Amino acid sequence: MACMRYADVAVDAAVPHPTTFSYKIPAHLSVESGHLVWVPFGSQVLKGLVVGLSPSSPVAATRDILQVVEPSPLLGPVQLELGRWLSRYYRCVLFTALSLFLPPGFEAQVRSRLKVSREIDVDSLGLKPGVAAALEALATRTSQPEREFLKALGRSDQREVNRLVERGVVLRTVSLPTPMAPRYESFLLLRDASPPEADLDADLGAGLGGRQRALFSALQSYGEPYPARLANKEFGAGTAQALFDKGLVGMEWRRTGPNSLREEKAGPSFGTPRSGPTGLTLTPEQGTALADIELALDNPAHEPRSFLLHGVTGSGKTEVYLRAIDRVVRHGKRALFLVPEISLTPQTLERVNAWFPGRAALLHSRMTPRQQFDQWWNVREGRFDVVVGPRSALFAPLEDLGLIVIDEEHEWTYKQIESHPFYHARTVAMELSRLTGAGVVLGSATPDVESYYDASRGRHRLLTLPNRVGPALLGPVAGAPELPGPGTQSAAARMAEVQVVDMRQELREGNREIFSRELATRLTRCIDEGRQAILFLNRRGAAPIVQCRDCGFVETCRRCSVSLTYHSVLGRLVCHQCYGRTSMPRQCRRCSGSHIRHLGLGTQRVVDEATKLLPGVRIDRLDGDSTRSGHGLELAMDRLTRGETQVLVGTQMVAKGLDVPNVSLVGVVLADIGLFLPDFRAGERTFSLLCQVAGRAGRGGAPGRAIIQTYNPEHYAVRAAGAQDYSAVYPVEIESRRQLGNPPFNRMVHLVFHNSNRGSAQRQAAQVRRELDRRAFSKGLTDVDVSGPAPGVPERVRGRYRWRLLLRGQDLHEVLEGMDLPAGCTVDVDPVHLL
DNA sequence: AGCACGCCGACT
DNA sequence: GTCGGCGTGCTC
Repeated sequence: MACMRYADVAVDAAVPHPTTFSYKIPAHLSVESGHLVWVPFGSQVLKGLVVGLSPSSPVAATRDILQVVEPSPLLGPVQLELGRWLSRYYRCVLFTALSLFLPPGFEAQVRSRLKVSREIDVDSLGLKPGVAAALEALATRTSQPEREFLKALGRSDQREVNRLVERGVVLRTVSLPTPMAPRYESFLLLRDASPPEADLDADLGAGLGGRQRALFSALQSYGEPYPARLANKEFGAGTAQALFDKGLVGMEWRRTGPNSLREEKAGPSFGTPRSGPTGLTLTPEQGTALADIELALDNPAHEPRSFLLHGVTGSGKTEVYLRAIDRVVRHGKRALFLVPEISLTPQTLERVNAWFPGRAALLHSRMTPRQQFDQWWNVREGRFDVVVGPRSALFAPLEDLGLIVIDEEHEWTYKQIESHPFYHARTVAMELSRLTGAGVVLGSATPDVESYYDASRGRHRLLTLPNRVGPALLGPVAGAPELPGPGTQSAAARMAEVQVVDMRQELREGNREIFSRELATRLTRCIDEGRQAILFLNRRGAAPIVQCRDCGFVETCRRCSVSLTYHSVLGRLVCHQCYGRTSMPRQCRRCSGSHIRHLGLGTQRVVDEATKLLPGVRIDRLDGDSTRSGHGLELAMDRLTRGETQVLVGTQMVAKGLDVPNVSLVGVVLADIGLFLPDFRAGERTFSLLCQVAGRAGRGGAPGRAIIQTYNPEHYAVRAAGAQDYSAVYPVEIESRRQLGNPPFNRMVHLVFHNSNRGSAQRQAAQVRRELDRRAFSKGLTDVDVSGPAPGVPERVRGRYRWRLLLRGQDLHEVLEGMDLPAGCTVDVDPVHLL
């Protein structure tokens, strides 16, 4: 390798997405692919990831790599390959894609400090007053971080600072920060040569003090390396050292940090964890599903390597996952278990942990950076067989990957929407499977229509669990971390009864309240019986939809079948898919009624109405506003679990995590809000959400009831949800996708142009659109359809205007290839949210 | 992202 | 005449 004198480096800068830069490896550094390095880039010093080595450089002049950030390569060949794929597929800067794989704690930027170079006469330099003042302040101290000085300048004028540096008035010193380093701790361990406890007296007689004896027996019974810190605390300082000096025990330095999932949740504990495999008999369906998966796991050439496990709530999907993971682990491989949201899936975590005690690692964004960092290294050192986490767990440094499980695969949290790359965990998992040969199991009670379509086309093997299993197979009672006692009626043995209430009828019969008479009656009775209720309000993406209250009709786009939203600036209705506009109707197109209202309702309003209906009852509220800060979700869940809350009013979150046995009634205040989101996936989403919400009721022994209020009881998604029947929704949904040319029959790419200037954002979008049309035409791609530019909803977010383009077609990557987009343009490939 | 280069409006 | 606005293009 001596001839590899140049490194191909992906640099942490906003360069065109596939670009790498060639740097010379100085003789004193040892650099490999996957190393994180500091490199000079223009006038700055940036982080870069080495993606390849080469004996020569493609460019004449190269600069030297300055330093290796971490002595071992942080990325392996699979990661580099997957990162390259991510950058290509999601069109993001290569470094950004690769940085997904970096452990937390490596975000630090170069630190630069300034100081005044010599005795200076500030007044004589002819500076602007603000600069002069900042400089005076700088002169009074030894040095100051550049950022701070920049702030003191007022306008954050970097050029001003550089000018001062060039003139020699101030000196800049740059230091490369040391990244977070692993922490070590010493442990005591029994050695093979350590005598059995019984022989202690004989061997050493009086040589051993009482405290040393006690520590030694503690060690014997502990069974694994014992932290010396703990030994010294419990048995007195020096006890550990004394045992070591006598040669009775070994001592070893080990990296410390949060370890297994169990320790993470409960803190280190010395008890024996609850037993692993449940040893239960599978139902025939579970058995068949598992056998199919194992067939693929045992034979690397088996195709397809991915499975869609479609099983109703309580059909025992988790048991199948766990056994498949077990199989993989027995073959010496490792598994990833993805969950949509850690804090909403405590029961799943508990079961993984029970099966693989001490061998399952939890990756959680709520852990401190230090804990995340340590956990990353634990995983990398191969200390775990199973890694459980949200979508980002895909990037854990797991070797010998044999299986990826994606639980609740239809959940939209699997799509990253906050920052580039806007990846979907399912898509990435499939690519990772292609690279490593790992199997993939996607599981859901209400599969994503696109996954189901893929399965129907043979891309995944479809496995079905049509029946619920008996209580015994469900494992620990959800919501209660303890063991289910004998005879405990387990979670959701029975499905809740679902009832759809027609709100048009209520209106006709003179009830103008937000609660139907049925819901009001049931709610009162539920509380009287000492049970709890949840009122669910689907409010996500609250778009200004208008609906006829007489017949429930919502105006939709003729081209796209997407609900139209009211744009107050234009005073017209706009389609958010094709951006077509129509005037706001004065009367309903279907029934000629004139009760056309905005479709919208806040949780507070529901709380108020519930308070009126149930005076003196303790009502709690749980929505985005009340949980944005901190642990609001957990607190609200706790209050409900303890019975402090009698009625919980909430949005999305109440549909997912809550698992309280005493909740016997769930009311969906207005299903229409979700149904008519201006998104072609609205029907599918509402169905799956309503099914989940219904599943919240009656998880204890008592039969549960769910009441869905709607102005559109005949809508296919509502009817299917009422019957809890996926097969009633999929055919309708897929046919509509086919007719409208939506995914999975076409791909989509969403371009959003952000700019503080409204005109610029719009102009950029229009320019790019012209360029796209031109390219599609010249490449002969006749099926590419570009719509827009159209303003975002809302048009301005945090002072930045947003204008958008939506691309649809088969080969959108080809149209976009090699195109440079203006800065501030985000590219969302396979978008999940279109507002 | 930074930063330079470069080409047009309002100031000493 | 310059200072400085931000459009365009480059950074190994």
